[in-house]
Amino acid sequence: MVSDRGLEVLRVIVQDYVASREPVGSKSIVERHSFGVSAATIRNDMALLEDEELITAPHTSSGRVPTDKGYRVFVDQLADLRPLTVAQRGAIEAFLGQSVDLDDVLARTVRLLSQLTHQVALVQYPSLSTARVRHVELVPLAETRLMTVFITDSGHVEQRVLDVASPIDDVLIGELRAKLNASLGGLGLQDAAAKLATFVDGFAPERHPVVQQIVASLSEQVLANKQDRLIMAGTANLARTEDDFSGSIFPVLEAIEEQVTLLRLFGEMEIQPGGVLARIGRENAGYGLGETSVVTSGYSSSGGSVARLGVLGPTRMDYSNNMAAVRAVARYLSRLLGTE
Amino acid sequence: MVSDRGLEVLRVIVQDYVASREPVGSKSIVERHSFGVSAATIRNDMALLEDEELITAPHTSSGRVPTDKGYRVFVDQLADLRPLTVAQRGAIEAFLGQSVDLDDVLARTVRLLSQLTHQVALVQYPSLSTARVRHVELVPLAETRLMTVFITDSGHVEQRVLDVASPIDDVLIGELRAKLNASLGGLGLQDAAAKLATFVDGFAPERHPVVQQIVASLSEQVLANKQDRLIMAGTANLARTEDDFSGSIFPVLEAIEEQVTLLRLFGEMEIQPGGVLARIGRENAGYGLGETSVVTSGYSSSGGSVARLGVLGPTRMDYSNNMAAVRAVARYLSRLLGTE
DNA sequence: ATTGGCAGTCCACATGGTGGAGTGCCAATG
DNA sequence: CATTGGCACTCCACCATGTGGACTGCCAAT
Repeated sequence: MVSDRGLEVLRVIVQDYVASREPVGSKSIVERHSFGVSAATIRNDMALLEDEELITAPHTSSGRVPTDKGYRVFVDQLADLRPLTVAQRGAIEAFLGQSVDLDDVLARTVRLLSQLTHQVALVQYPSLSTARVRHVELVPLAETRLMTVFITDSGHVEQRVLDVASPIDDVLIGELRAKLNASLGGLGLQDAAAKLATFVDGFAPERHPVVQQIVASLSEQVLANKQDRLIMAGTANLARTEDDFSGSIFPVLEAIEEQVTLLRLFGEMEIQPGGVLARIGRENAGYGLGETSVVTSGYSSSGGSVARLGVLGPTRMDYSNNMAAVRAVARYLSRLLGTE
Repeated sequence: MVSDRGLEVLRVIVQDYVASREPVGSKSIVERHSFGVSAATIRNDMALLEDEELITAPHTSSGRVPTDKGYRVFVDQLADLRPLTVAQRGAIEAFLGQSVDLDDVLARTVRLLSQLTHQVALVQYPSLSTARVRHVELVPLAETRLMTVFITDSGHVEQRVLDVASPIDDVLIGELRAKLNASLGGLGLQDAAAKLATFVDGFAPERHPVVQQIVASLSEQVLANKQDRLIMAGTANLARTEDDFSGSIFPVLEAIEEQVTLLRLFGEMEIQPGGVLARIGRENAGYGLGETSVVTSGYSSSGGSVARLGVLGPTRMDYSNNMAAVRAVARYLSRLLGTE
């Protein structure tokens, strides 16, 4: 069984290895940390840690490196998430406080996160599954061309341009706009889509085709809306940490570009409000990301909807710092979006 | 002076080197191509090419590699831009034809381009400098909250949410909307901004503060609009071509993320309608991109405005293919956006 | 349980040797 | 005078070998 000191040893191995990128040996441990015991004792502890598969030795006679399991124990039991410094908090507020738009907030957030962690940062757009329709707007652009704008109470805006078969006049537009807002306002998205299906009934028969066309487009727009999007920043950090990826960073860059993969990965991570979660190394192997870790947290926006944000990097990353940063940013973002 | 055959030699050196990634020697040239002369003759030609600094030898006794200047001559005089295959053209049409939205068109374009060239693809949003106001829409969201939507004839849409100091009623909204559209419709952006400055005059004095606030925000929105944006795809290709960058791909990834750099670079490349342009290697040194080349072309959108699109990759790239692809995509995009 | 000592392992690095690809030069050739 | 075969030379890429050093594992002593 691994002793308390054994866990301490694991902690310093993780810390030193993350910092130095080199396998850490018993001697360097007693030199750099004051355990009050000899190197031989540390060696005994290390042998136990190796039995538990928490650390491993790349070669017969080299120092030890944490295994994925070792990182897991470190993250779950040993990492101390000390809050950010006052200066850092100040920077967050100053930086995010300026933003005016939802898009802007998220764009700033993701850049901030990548700077705080020196990793690739990811922010998911607020899920619209709990969002409600706030307003629908129809804007005539030309005789047979129309723009539909669709706004949710979470601040999300989606617009689309539509060519209709027959000319539409302002009266019809006005009528449509009024009816749409009256019947959809405040509804959840699925409900709104359902209601749209029978919407055409309230109009004069000769209007049916054009109304139907508009309604169908709007309905599609409402549902498509539920697809989540991801924004990211700091991909250059991948080049910096390149040596931590055995082969090439190609699969990582690929997964990043293929947002679907990351969204699915995000989706698998259960949301702990206020908490921060890490998926480590091979836990992501299914996505071709067996050498990367993902640290995420949930944040909530005014609609009550919850989305995720986080960072992605090599398994050998500074979990303490990154988890603290992710947690702080998520909290601040929730506060910012919640009061809106 | 370099003979015609000498130029042919340069051509095959560029082609073979790009294909094989290895310095090409006189012997392999006579083996792979039918020059009808001996290796010694090729060697003489190569000596001349080296005098002209079109090729260089990494080591005393190794094959030759094109210099930046060599690539330049290749691009200007030797590359044959054979049109894309019918299948490729078909793919372009099929892929881009589906899109419905300006954003969608550009997103598809950039992905397409990265797939055709296996490089990082870049598409600049259509410049709004020549765009005109098509419609302004005001959407009340709450008593003191309002969304302004701003649409140009190039299909660009910009929205912003605004908190106003005092409550606004539908009557005022209606009046504002009508007046805004009446006076701004069809105007260029600068003109619109200028007109907005004196817009408040037409309203009752007690309305001035709130109108002023809305107008100021709108004006800001109109001008901010002129900032160009860039979208990109295929960054994973950088990892694939990583070995072509001496040090790290870090500065490249960095420049890509720092869109400003690329926009400035784009801006320096003169636009030749229908033509395709290459900036090669050290010509981009000023941007920390001394080992990368950029191939661009201009495309025009309905507003008559012109923007750029292109690809970015290592100096050692397949210029023939990439220039042909960029040209074809640019032409198709112009056609697609022009008829809209 | 902890410790110092010690043999053993294995890597990282340097050294040295060899084959081969390629060049430059030159004299010979049509 | 361009072209050519031949030849000496250069230099890299590759392999083998050797050595120092950093660790470990084990054991007997405390």
